[in-house]
Amino acid sequence: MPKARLTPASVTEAAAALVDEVGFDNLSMGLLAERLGVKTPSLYKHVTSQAELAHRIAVLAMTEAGDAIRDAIQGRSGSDALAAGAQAMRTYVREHPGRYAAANATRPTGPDDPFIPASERVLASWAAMLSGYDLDPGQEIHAMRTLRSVLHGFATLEAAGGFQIDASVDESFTWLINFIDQGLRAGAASGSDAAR
Amino acid sequence: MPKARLTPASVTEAAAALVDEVGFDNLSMGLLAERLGVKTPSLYKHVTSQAELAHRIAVLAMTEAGDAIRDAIQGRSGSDALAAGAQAMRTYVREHPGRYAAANATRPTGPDDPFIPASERVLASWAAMLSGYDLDPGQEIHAMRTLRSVLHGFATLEAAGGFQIDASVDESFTWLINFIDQGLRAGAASGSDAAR
DNA sequence: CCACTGAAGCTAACGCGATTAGCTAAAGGC
DNA sequence: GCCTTTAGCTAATCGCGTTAGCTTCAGTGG
Repeated sequence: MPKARLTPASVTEAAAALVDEVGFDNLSMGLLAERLGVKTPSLYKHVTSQAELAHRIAVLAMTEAGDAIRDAIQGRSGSDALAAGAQAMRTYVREHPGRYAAANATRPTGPDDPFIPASERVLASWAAMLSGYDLDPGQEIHAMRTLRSVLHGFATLEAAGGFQIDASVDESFTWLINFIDQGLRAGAASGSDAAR
Repeated sequence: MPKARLTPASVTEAAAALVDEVGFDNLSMGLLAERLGVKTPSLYKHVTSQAELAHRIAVLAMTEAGDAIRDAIQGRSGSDALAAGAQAMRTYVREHPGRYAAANATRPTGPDDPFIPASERVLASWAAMLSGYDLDPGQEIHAMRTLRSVLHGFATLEAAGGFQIDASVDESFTWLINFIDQGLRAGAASGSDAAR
């Protein structure tokens, strides 16, 4: 008696919600099926495997995160853009830890994997944001990687409960943003000794 | 016909080596048993479960990383200590990606988990290193978290193949270290506007 | 030197979660 | 109002972690 009316998209969305609740490595086809009011094998009518499902979640996550960051940066520049973009990313990871974990666990499956453009949109936002600090062109890639490293590192450490005293984590994050901002402005254009 | 002469320690060591080769999520009891020339169930004479094995790998990793960082910092201070410590950590992760992944996947199992002191030793090294920059006491925790975030973020992104152009990753890392060093020295003592 | 105990391996078997095969019936097009 | 398509179901397979119970070697005390 078909009534659930599932689609690949709805299954993916439900899986993403589930994964945010129970954690990425606790995702199971049985649990997801239960949530959807369906028996486990029925899911295979919409998804070819659990691995593919995880990959779909990853693409969804990267797309959503990209949108959030882009929206946050909209209309801002320099320090404001950095602060807004970084906060947007951190917020996304806090609200969707499972999706973010899925995104980190995935590797592009091929040259036409939609995960690739989704990732590139995120990078493009960071690049746009960095353009607000007129850095020496040769340093842009390093600044980009440094930025990605701190944000990714902070978000994952926080998600993993790596910071003991919860109280001041917000404060640490704004400190971190400010630290990066100062560094980027100090190293701007001049190609100062930051390129030792 | 007992001849393999395994011990919990030797099994853990072999598992750590295996995990560095095949990746943390590809660890399986069967694969490990094969490497040790033993049948799968025999491993349970030395290890209670795969989860416990993973946890042992994590403790080993944290201990080894802690030693490497401590040794690198030995006898250095300020910028030199930062550069040496950071490089030691990055090198450890590059050489032992599976162990590092195990360490990240683990949570302390209780108050007397040896993982806790092992982690603390790492933090203590970072703290010692940071003491070389006389920061305002109130900022130390933020600086520590920022430092952990960049290093962890860079290492995991690199391990995950997150940086496209391999060529300049070394350069990016030294740039990153220098960036942090500059920021720490700029924000030292004064409690400058880095604490806005 | 020999019987004895205990640990280390082994084979057989279970359980759970992912996946596949094949059946059934509702839904939408003609 | 038929007919094809397809979502969902039940039954069964497979792989892998884990448990049970047997067997044999290693070392010890007599």
